[in-house]
Amino acid sequence: MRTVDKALKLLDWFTDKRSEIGLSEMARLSGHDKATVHRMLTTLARHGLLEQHSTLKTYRLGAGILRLARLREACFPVGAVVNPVLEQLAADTRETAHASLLAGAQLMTIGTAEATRSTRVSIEPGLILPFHATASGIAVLGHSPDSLVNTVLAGPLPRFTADTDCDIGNLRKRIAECRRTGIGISDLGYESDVCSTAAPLFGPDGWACGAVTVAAPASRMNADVRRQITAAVVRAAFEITRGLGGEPAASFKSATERLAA
Amino acid sequence: MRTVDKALKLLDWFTDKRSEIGLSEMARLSGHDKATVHRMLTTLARHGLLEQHSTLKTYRLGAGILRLARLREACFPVGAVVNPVLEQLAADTRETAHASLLAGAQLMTIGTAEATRSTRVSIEPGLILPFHATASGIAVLGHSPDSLVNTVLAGPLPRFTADTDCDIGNLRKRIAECRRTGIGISDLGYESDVCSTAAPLFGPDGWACGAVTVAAPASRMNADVRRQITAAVVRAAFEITRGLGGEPAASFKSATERLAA
DNA sequence: ATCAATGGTTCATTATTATCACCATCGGTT
DNA sequence: AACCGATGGTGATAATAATGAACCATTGAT
Repeated sequence: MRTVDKALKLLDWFTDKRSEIGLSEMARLSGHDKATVHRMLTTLARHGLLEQHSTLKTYRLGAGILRLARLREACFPVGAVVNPVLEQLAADTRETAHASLLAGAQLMTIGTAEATRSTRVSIEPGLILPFHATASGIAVLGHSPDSLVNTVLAGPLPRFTADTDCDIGNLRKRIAECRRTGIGISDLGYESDVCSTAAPLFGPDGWACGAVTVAAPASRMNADVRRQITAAVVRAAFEITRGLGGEPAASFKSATERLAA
Repeated sequence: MRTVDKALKLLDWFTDKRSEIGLSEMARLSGHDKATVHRMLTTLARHGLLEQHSTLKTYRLGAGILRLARLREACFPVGAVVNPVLEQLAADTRETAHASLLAGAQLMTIGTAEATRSTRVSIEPGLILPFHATASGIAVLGHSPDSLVNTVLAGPLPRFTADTDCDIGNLRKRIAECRRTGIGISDLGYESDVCSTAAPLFGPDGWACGAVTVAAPASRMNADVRRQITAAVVRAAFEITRGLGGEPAASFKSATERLAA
């Protein structure tokens, strides 16, 4: 299904910064021929995943996506579960909280609650999180089957900041550490001023299906704050996992026993 | 792009009633070979549009859809515009209100606000509305280019109730009528107990990009109620169109001048 | 134990898709 | 005004990808 792959990859070129893309631009971005891209774009538009601006002729994400999202939310209301907890978490920690779910082998941000303070971490909407460079990613990998860990570590591990950990050996150690402590930590690894603390969300099978994370400016982070945030994040993770009908792994339960109290 | 088409059509088999679909069932529904369907399902899952239940092996709509929806909402916040107006509309009319957007040549429900009364019309989440049988569809066609009208009338016009209007000549008359009055009406045409009143939403190009509709139980409908609902729906349509940065067609403005007051 | 489901995989056959060249249009420059 | 370099879009052929019958492994009911 390589053509479907190629077509769906086009969707990932849309970001909040680049929300409208023309035919030629998309051909350049994706590296495919203009004619090929045109066929793929019109096909995606026919199904409502994209729509074309009637005058500019540019393409953007379409209304069909909203339909599918509403349908999914009606069947599996994760937003209804996640968002209130995130709001509470952000209020408790006074820092920005976000949640992400595992989709395929990608970690997708599906909820955010920004802190109300004047300086705070801001999350780009719809961001796909790199496993190796984020607390969320480590938290998920620490509670995922080896197959996923190996898949991720076999892939590219791009550098985002001077502190990004791109070494496979190091990453394996940090994932093992996460298995022991339950939580995932990434300081300055994705954005140079951000310290993040994450706890895994679990599906019914006891494997991680996502993570909930608090991201704080590095200037405010210290051991005391870390402890408070960790406890709050763990509580939030248990609450969301319960709300989604998931089953926390035994190792996570025991590792965080004293924290969640 | 027939393969992409086929793959994306699989998404439309998911409804709130049938939210999890197995491989064989999907092969039966779609009429394709099991091997083909398997390849398409795994491809869709790889991109997060679907996800597979780890034990049941069934497929459901995936978290990637939520990501895309959040991204679209961040760039073009239609939900933020539509939902408050729908809530107000439902409160004003004491009946269920819903909004839909044109995506490709399909009309997709992207917002609902149910009435609070004990008997009320309930809207199936993520429903794709048939143009010929719904007030929303007529309202959109009445303010769309002939090309769309012809496309729709050339397609299948399935019967939903005894009162469904499936005659092309009749439908053309009703579309012309809608062009004159501005609003779309469909009584008992889609569900046998529901009377709907719709007004078009406009894009920046002056063509309809969707509709806002109030659906009431037939038992409560009469000329007086129709007048009140019509006025409220027209007001709501103007408000949403303005909020989306659209430009109402001159014909719609003049036709509804006295109503919107 | 058997039967009929299920999910999943393989490989030769077959149909689709990619590419290049091309056209029409737009906006700014010379 | 002619020109240039963009843009979006299209058609025919060469190259590639998708299809589907037969296959296996499991599961659950009879």
